[in-house]
Amino acid sequence: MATARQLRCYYDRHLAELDLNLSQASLLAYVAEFGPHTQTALAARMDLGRAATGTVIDQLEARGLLTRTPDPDDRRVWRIAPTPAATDVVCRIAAIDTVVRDTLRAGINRNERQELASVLVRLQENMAADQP
Amino acid sequence: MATARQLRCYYDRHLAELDLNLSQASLLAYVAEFGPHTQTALAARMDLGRAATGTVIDQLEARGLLTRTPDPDDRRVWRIAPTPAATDVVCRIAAIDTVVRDTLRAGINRNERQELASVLVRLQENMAADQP
DNA sequence: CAGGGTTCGTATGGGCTCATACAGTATGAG
DNA sequence: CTCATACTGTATGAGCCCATACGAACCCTG
Repeated sequence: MATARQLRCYYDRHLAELDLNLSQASLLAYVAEFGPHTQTALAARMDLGRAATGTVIDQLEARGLLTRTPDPDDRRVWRIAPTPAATDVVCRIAAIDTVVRDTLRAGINRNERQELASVLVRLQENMAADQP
Repeated sequence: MATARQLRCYYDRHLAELDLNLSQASLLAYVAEFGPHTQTALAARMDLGRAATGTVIDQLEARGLLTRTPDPDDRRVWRIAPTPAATDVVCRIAAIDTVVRDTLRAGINRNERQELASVLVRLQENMAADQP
């Protein structure tokens, strides 16, 4: 958990030059890569509550990086899409992500990374299996 | 990071029967095991800011589990010590911790756990080495 | 003794997230 | 069609944490 906290701070620090935090950057990058989604879909994808997702979208929309467009088929729903202004930011996010990942990978080989992921998944499964 | 979040929630859920969260339980258990400390020392040990540590101690003190005693040698400092009432709670915390750890360890052998810890430490080192 | 610099605990304001409750909308059974 | 149910996004209140700033107390140097 300490490592996770450091990780979040580390990403946040590197993203600070874009005035974004990790949640904002992740959501923006996801929308830019996979196209328009509803807020609920994004919330599920980002492991975030719907309310928190709405807040993140508010912030990105206020900065002109995202647009809310009414869904033609469902009037409850917004379709969240990136603006043209977002493409540059998304590129810079990707660049930062690449650098950060490379830094983190130092001294850790592919096999160890896979094993790490595997163990973490098993931990999650153990927790999920215990209390539904 | 998702695993860490789940872990915190998982511990919190198990500690809910004691009306404690993970920070409170950790701090209380630490003080109970290693005796009186200053708030700053506890903050460093718990990976928590001094202000947050003060809040946690406030809560535990209000429930009669901890006492603040003036330090005879340094009038700025409180000495944080467990009360007699805390011993029972500490035992129950330890019991919960044992159960949780056992649950989590299912399907993960000793070697894998050590490897996990090793990789996480290396990740932390990589982050620490990058930006002092 | 000063005097400045440091450290302690606390107060304050802010950020991020959640849980809950709500109004508007969609959907399916009758 | 009608109504109950489910779902969407939002508002609100709460919890937990941080960063900063502050007064009080300490320590070191001269």
